Amino acid sequence: MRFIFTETQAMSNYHFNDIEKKWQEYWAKNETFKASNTSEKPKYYVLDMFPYPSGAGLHVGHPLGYIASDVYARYKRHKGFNVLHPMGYDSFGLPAEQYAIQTGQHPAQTTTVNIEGGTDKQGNKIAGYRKQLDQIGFSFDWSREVRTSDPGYYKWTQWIFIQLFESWYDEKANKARPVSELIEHFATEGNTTVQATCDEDVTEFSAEIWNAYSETEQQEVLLKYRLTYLAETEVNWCPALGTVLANDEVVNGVSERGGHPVVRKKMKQWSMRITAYAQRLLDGLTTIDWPQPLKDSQTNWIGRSEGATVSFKVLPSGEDLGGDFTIPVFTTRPDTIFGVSFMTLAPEHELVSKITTPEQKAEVEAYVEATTKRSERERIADVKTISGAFTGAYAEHPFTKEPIPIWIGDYVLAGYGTGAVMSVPCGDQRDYDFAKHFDIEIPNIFDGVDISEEAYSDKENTKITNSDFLNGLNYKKATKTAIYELEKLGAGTGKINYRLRDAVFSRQRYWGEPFPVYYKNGMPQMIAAKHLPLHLPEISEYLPTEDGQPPLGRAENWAWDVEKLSVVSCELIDNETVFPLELNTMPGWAGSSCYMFRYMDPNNDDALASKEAMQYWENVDLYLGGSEHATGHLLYSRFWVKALYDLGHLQVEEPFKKLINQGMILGESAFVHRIGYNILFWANDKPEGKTISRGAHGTSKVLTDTQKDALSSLQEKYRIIENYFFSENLIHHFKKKNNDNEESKKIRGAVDNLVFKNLKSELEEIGVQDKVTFQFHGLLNKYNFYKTHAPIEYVNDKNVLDQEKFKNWQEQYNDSTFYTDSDEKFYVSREVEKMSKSKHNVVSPDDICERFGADTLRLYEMFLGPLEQAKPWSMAGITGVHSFLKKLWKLYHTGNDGAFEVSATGASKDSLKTLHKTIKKVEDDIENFSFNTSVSTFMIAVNELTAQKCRSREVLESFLILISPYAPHIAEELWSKLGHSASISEAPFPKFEEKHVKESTKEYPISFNGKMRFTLELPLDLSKDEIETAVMAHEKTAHYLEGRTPKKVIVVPGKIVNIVG
RNA sequence: GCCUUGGUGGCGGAAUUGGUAGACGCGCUGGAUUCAAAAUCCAGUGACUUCGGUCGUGCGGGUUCGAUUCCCGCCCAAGGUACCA
Repeated sequence: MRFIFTETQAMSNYHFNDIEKKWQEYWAKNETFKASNTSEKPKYYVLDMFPYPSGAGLHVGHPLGYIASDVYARYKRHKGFNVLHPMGYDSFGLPAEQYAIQTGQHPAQTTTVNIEGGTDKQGNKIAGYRKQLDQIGFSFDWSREVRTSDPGYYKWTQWIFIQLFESWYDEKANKARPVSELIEHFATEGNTTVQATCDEDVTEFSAEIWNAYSETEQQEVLLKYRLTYLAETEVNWCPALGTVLANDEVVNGVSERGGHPVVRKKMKQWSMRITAYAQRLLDGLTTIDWPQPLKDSQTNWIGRSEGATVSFKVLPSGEDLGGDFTIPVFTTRPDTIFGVSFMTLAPEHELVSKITTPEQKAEVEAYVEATTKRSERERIADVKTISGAFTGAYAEHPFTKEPIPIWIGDYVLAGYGTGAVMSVPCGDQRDYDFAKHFDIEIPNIFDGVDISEEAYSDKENTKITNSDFLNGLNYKKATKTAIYELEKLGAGTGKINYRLRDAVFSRQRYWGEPFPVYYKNGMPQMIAAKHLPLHLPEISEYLPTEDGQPPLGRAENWAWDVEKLSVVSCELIDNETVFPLELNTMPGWAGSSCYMFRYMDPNNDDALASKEAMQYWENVDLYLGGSEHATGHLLYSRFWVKALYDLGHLQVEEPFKKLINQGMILGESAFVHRIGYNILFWANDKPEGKTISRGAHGTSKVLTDTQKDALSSLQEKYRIIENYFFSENLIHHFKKKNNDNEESKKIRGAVDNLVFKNLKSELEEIGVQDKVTFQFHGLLNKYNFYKTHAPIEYVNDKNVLDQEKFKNWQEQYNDSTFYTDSDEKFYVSREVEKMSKSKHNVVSPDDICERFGADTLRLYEMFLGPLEQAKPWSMAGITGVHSFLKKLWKLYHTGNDGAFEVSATGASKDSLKTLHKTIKKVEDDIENFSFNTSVSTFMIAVNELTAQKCRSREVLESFLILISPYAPHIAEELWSKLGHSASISEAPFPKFEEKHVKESTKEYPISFNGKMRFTLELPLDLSKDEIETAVMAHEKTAHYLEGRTPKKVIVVPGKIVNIVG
């Protein structure tokens, strides 16, 4: 009996592992989701931002967007669209390179393992992205997979680079054009009639001059026009690491890794002339359906401002100064020109060294030196520290001819505008603060405004005074007049300025696309497109060379032979027929800027994608990804697409029609806590309070240098007491102001005794027990608190740490002592952070699929909350979603012993109402990307259908299609049990019919002064007056009125009744 | 600093146009079933309460018959800030 019982149980159970495996294999075998480039159906292109395949594998945060886009893609298939839903890998990147530096493994190898799975050299088993993605049941068309590090792919990245190199931006035609046309123009007319976006320093030349130039000279000039060009740009240079660092790799002026000094340094690098597209990038935003915040951040990034450039002549002063210099500045407030009382140059400004007077030289040089140590972000963010130096030089005011002192200050950045500002302290707060700090005059040019406390930056109510011909004018008129007068003087002109800077395109890294570039006489030459791809060369080590060249400097075969048309050994370089190749590689965004077109025709060897494929798929209809890409990938991609569109290679001008941001899933990190002690020593021959500082700088005569050093290291030793861990609760109580409690005593007992006991003998060992005094009491500020990440897999959901596992985790923790709470348990503290390997808070989707199934994971990730919002991951609640699926399964298994059963007889009215209510809600939700509420709707529907004992095939079949985008495996299984032989994936979406959900009555909430007191069911077709009469006649109304006469009765038919009075 | 987003029970969240705050799920409490456990099912669950009510959507104001929703001023957290992707 018992045996039979369990057997039938098993029959009726929801065996998600088997079902999911079965359907994943079915989809792969039948190529269910393979998209065709020709179809009668309307097309729909759904794209996810492709992942970087890291060694840590997929965590639960990654699939969030993929699940959402998959739900949408599957929904669109039900709606009759030919859906393109591809996936690939952004497989060039820094992590693989850093891993290569540490372990010597080739990044290509680790990348392949990360994607395809396997075992790395360290013996770590890696599941691989592909397998992880597959088990979630995505409807990707894997036949179109791309990898940016695949030579067959980066051939096209290199090809695009060449297209950009071979073009320039014609401001008259407002589009990019081939450089060949520019050369023609130069040869016949020179450059005076060309309006191009180009370097600032191009000089005018005639056709004769151009034709007389040498080849190298001509190339040099052309480089100033090309859409990608070589230029000196500032970088964070770390001499010790021999490499350039990202801003966020620099912390307080030193490298995050290793703490080495970092300086700002100029380097010759490839740049992309994105500034040529500033206006079009701005204009294009109005044509695309993106979230407003994302558009805002691109708008701000481009930073259009209208104003004027003004040139200030530098006055001769001292002996050596010629006075031939002018300083151009850009200002958005030319109306305040008479308020200028000084000028400020960026410390890096090229004129600084030329105009500084001998007396000021030392101060200025010291300041410039100090500035190179601060990162750009620090300089902008830090508005509190005001610093600068006077150059000793003066400029001449264009109108008053008064001398204006020239200062340098690090709040002015070299890369913004012209790297110089005309400072108007009465109108700009930063200028105001600077002037106050250095005691510079603050002339007031605003009528009736008090500027004794702060600058006045309001434009609307401005009335200019003390400004000669601008007196009495408002902002608009004064601006116009000022520009007119400046132009008359030849000292300035009206200008639109963009904050957007050209994008640096070189990286001193190994694991990126090689440039298809070699150098002849120092001038870059492109390798012809037919010889691409130019393969990334093999190198022995992935570090920069000893003399500071990028890693490719180590390649033995990295020269271009123009006769053999192939890469040859560097030893053959003769600069006649064999030339050195470019040593930099391309940045991360190179490979991701046009990948959406490659998916359309991924195996095409002759083009990025065929014309037909591009014509059919056009651009991405729905793009899903994180908002962190707002000003990187999403801006660069738009720029490249516009440029390639201009050049006739693409048929669309915007890559992504609609974009949805998915929020990050955050991890719940666990922390264990340690305590350290600040012990203060002072020598007995020194006055109290003068401690022997760390580093043994003390001037004590009774101590030897060795003893001072020993004391210092002793201090260091107790600064953090290793291996003693305290339960979170203990620390919490200890940190309280009045910490005279049991928990605190426990801590004090442990730490003080430990230190005190050893300290005596340690002082004796050094031989200073009589020569120093140490301060040692329990003042809170004498303690240091440290927290360290503990792996979350060692912590249960009650925040209790498995002490044994933690001890065995790393050798340094083997001898750990744990101070537990009163319940003998050791608690960690929790904090919500980004999910990352280094924070040991990564949750992998693998075990969730194993334990609950992919359908549960999919539903649960959608159920967690709104897609766009960031949310912490928590396993609490997943059981609810899982048991929902079990209930769903049961709904179709109501036969004897849980056998599958549906009936052909008609559906009840209630069941039809439930179904159609659900169709409406789910359809609305999917269209609005509100997936979390859909899941709730499914739960309600299953609860209702179960209560109604619904067996109707009509209802149950339609319901399966509704849920199939969310939980495709269970839907397919039940669909086939219903007798269908084809996949559910293209079954038409059920049609909503109003008649099934129409209500005849409404449960009216009756409010008194806005507070709901009771509800009253009334027919929906009652008029306002009828409703009022019915409500006033109700016995409860009298009760709540307590004898008062209502002043007013508000009736909103179908909504609410509110009685006031 | 600047730009952007968010703040609702013990927790994740819902409330689509200003109209019943807390749907749905978790957790918790009680019960049924079971030798027992798991699973499942049923009921309850914002706080306070003199059981009449009162309070309640980060804080302080305002508009309105009515505000989580609109307006003004703050506080806090997260993301971005140009070489992480």
